[in-house]
This record gives sequence, structure tokens and C-alpha cells, in this order.
Amino acid sequence: MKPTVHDIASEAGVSLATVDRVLNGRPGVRAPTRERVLKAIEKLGFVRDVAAANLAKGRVYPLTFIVPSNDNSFMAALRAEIAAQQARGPLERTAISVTTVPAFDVEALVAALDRVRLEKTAGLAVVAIDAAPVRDALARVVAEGIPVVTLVSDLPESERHHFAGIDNEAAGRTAGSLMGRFLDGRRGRIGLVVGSLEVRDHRQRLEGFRAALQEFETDLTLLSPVEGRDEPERVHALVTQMLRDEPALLGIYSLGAGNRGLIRALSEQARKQPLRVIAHELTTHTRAALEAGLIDIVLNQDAGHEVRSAIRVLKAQADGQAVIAAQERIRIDIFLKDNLP
Amino acid sequence: MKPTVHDIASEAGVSLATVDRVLNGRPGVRAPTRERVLKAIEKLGFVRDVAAANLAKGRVYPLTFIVPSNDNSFMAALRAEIAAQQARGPLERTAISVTTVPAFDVEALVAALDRVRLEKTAGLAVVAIDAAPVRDALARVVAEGIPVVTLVSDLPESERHHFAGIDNEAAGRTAGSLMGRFLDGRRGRIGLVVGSLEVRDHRQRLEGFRAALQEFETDLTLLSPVEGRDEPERVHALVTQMLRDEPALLGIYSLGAGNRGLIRALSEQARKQPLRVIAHELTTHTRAALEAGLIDIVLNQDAGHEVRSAIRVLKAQADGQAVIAAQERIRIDIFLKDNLP
DNA sequence: CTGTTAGCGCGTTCAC
DNA sequence: GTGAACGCGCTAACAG
Repeated sequence: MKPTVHDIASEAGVSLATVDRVLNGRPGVRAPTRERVLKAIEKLGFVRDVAAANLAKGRVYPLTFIVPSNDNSFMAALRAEIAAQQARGPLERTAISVTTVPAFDVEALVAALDRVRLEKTAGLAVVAIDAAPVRDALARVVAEGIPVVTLVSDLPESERHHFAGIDNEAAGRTAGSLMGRFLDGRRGRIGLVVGSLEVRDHRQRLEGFRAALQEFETDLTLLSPVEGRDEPERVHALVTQMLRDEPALLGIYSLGAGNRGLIRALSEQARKQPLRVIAHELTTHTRAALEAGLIDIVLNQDAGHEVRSAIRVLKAQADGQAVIAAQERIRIDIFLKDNLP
Repeated sequence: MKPTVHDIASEAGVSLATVDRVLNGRPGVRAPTRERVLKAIEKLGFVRDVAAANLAKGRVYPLTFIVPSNDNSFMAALRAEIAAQQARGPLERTAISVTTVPAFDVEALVAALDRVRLEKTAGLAVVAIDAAPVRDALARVVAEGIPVVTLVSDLPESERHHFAGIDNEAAGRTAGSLMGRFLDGRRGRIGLVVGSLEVRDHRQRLEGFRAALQEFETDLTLLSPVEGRDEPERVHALVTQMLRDEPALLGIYSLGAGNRGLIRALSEQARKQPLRVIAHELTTHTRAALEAGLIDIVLNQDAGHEVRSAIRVLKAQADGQAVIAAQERIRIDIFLKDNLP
């Protein structure tokens, strides 16, 4: 059967405690003794039973999540996923506490981050805002020795250990690449709806979209982006106006949130020629719009994956174990009405 | 802290053994005693520690996989994923044995299935062939009380407990829906390359593709499908001929394997007008073709997910636990060159 | 520096 | 019917 610490101990002629010290890289073992143990491990092909180790340790990981109290469906889904993992805490040996802060509120976020430093948390996951004070506050948390993962929205210049989210530039390119294939050979205009160009994610998506579209030799013109602030009402007004003012409109790329407004605007108009629409995040609203044919494509990041990945990374980091970054990459999902989950 | 069996025992005023009997639904407990225990469990919100339970049980799940010894990249990837899980056996408390049988060989598969019945396996995962003798052999395995999961290729009329694979009709619809958007308003023809129309998966993809494409009001004509038998050489010859004979060809949907041949044929021709190509399974070849612009879209099923899902389902089935089917659904991945993992 | 020992939460003989 | 006691593989005090 599978070799155990006992087998290693007797093979190496030492006691369990010594084996344990070597296994966990703790001090108090002379080099030659350590060598003997390592050789025994090698020889017997020992693999430690993580479940048993955790059981013995009885360790729990107190983790902190800081997320915006945003009203949109995606953030709600994210919070729901965190709550789900919170409920699984006893099973996963985690104790997750969640702090919500007003969206886009730098000061509130900084205050929350500074509060985290006082708690004895084993790791922090935070939806970052792209601002210098946030970067500094994050640095202070890291300086405290607390592992930090940015969630959904990154802050690459900061000291965060990992980012659990999608490559937004690639997402934009994907949208542009699809739109280019949809409208190849046509002549007309494409509308762009963003949340805010001050948000890094949105800027990156926009860049990627433009770059990918340029590779097609088309007579397509991009309208200058309108900012919907991720608010359905505002998006509704902007899109309605766009549809009225631009008879040659062939497509719309909505790269922010607030798609309820987009969908309402689309359903209110009655055009003869089809309009190709690409949006982000699969929610009840965008799903219904896909099924109704109002939206062609939804690009999605799986909030559940992001949350679970963040937890895995934080636990590994807390234990000083390396993570396989490639394995934690969050994929860009593409949904049509035909491959909905 | 988390309540344990000890807490339940003292709360209910019984011993650990009695609690255990109730927990595992074993006989030897009077109804009133059982009630007291259940009430205590309810009251304290007890959730049993699966890891500790497994540790105590020392249980291992001997699982059997039967897969075709096919030469194509997808099956190779599938076998690699199984091997990877095999290596993780000690950690996951599984002991996986793999049997390979010649592809499309009904007799060999039936023989392998009948051999499984003699082993004391805790579960079987098999890439099915759509044939009556296979269905009967599967029924015999199920009759033996062995949980069975079909992998990649299903056999719905059989007694299998679960299917770990994609909805091929939906995959076909997805391809058709994309092709329709790519070529909307054009006039021309679309080529179809299948492996074999005797394979259920391929028939389903074809059906889905046709159905989705019909929803577009286009002047597109579907050529009758050519059968490449999943062999690169054959596919190469067929596609080369198609490209020569059909000057009005606008797109190709390759719904089987052997895409090496497709890619070679595409790279050898030099057309002026772009050709929209959709294929299945992300391999080193199709990935390179995406990046080179020879293929527009690759639909993919994640072999790793399929294998891991099959294992989870088999273990659950062996323990008589229900699985959340929705959670085990294998998604249809869509890849462009822009969102490659 | 190294060894002994007592658990972690649960399952499973055995006696009673 | 019910309970006490031991062990799964590993960690963590404590001794030595």
C-alpha cells in the first residue's frame, strides 16, 4: 500500500517527529539526518496525505474579501459566489469575511484596506480600483505579510501576488475579431458603449477591440465611445440616441455593465437591417436577450471560478506554496444562444 | 467551533457508535434513539467531515476506463488526462486502470466490457460506440451493480447512469449560428466534412448545424457532407478536391477529427476571397491553424473536465450519493485566435 | 538536535 | 440495542 510517515521513519531509522520536520521544512534536523529521510522518501515514493495533514493541523484560513456594493448583476453574482464559498467554509477550512464598499469610492476602499491590516487574516481578495491611494494601501497590506489577490479588476503596478480575472485586452480583441467577421465587407458604423474610460478594464477592452477590428479590410467606422457609467438608465438613453442618430449603424459593442438599459433600448427600436450586438457578462438579462435575438454574443468571466481560484491562491500563498499560474488562468467564455449553459 | 460527532453524542445522550449508525443509515438503532440523534444533528448544524471519514475508512475506489486506441490528437489528449488522474490516484483515493481497444471495433469493446464485469471495480467510464451489442454489454455491466458513465460519446438508450460529454447537437447549432452570422447576406456554398455519418455524435452535429443555419435568410447552399473517417490523409484529399471543384465556396464546417488534413489542404490553396472555417477540438494543429488564420473558430470539449467529471460521478454513484447533474455539464468552448488559453 | 505521546474527526471491530 | 476502545496518516506539544 501507499507508504506513510511510519514507513519513512523506520526506513530512515528516525522517529516520526524528525520525518515531520523534514517534510515541513522546519529547523532542528542535522543535514545528514535530513538526507537519510529524503532518501527514504525518494525510495518509497512517499506522497503525503494532505487530508490527514489538514485534519491534524486543524488549521483554518481566515480570508477577507473586499467587494463593491454595486447594483449590477455581475457584482451581485460575484457576491453570491463568495457567499457560497463562505458557506462551504467548514469543509474547506476557510473562514471568509466579506466587506462591501461603495463602488468607485477610492477613500472607502483605502479605509477598508487599512482595516484589514489590523485583523489577523490569512489572505485578502479585493476588487481593485485603478488609483494611486489604493495602490499604496495595498502595498501596506502586503508589507504586513498578508497575501493579496486582486479580483476581477487588476492593479498590476501594485504589490499584489496574483490577479484572478480575465485578460481584458484579449476579451476586447475577441469581440473585435468576431465583429470583424460578422461585418466583413460591409460599410457602416459601429457603436461603442463603455462604463467609464477611467476604469482600466474598460480601456483595455476598447483597445483590444480596435486593434482586432483593424486587421479586417472593411469600411467600418467606430463611433466615439459613450460612457454609460454601468447604469442601466444612462445606457438606455445613450443607446436610444445612438440608434436614432446613426441609420448606418451595423453593430454595437457594449463593454461595460448596465446592459439592462442596452437591451431595453434594443427591444424598443424596430430596424429592418440586423444589428450585431456583443456584450459582456452572462446574467439573467443578457441571457434572455441572447435567446430573444437582441444580443448576438456575450463574453463572460465566470465569477465562481474567479472566487474559487482566488481562495486557492490565497491558501497556497499562506502556506508558502507556489501556484501554477497557468492553471489559475480565468478563461474568456463566449456564449451564443446556442451554447448557453 | 464546528460541531463533531462527539458533540452530537453528548447532546443526544448516546455514544459515538450510535451516532455513526444513524449517520450511515445502518441498522441497530431504535426509532426513538434515532430521532434524538437526528434532532441533535439538526440543532447543532452538524456537517460530517468527509476528509476525516475517508481517512478512517481508508477506502479506495478502483475505477476502470475503456478508451479507443485512436491516433488522433483528441483521443491522445483524453488518454493523457486519464493518465494524469491515474497519477493522482493516491491523493484522490482512486485506483484507475485503463483498457484501450481498437477504434470503432464493436467486438473488441464488447469483450472489454465483459471483462470488466469479472473485476471488482467500483465504476466504469467508457467511450461508447453506437451499436446494439455494445448497448447489451453495457446493460450486463450495469446489472452487475457497477456504476457506468459514458465518456465523450454517449449511448442514451443504454442503462448508463451518466454521460460526461458535450451536447453535440448544441455544438452543431453553435457552429451553424456562427457561420450564419459570418456569411449573412452572401450567396455561395458551404462544405461539410464529417468523420462518419454512422457515428451518432457526427450526425447530431450535422443536424444542429443545418437547423441553426436555416434560421438565417441567406442564399447559402450546403454541399452534401464528405466522410473523412477522421483520417488526415483522406480529409486532405477530400478538402483539396472540394476547394478545386467549388469556386463559390464560402465556408467549411469540419465536425470530425483528422483536421491535420484539413489544415494542410487549406494552406496549400491560395484563394482571393476569405473562407470561413469552423472545426472541432483544440489541438496543437488546430491551435496553430487558428493563429495562422487558416481556421476561424474551434469548438472544443475539455477532455480534462470530462475525465475529472466522470471520476466524480462514479465515486458519488459508488457511494450511493446523488450528483448535481447541472454541475457536471460539460461546456462547449469556443476559441478564436484571440481567446486561446 | 531527536524521540514520545496525545490527539484531529470519524469508522469499525468487539464486547456488554 | 448500545458503548468503549483502537486506528487511519499526520502534526504538535512536550520531554529528553
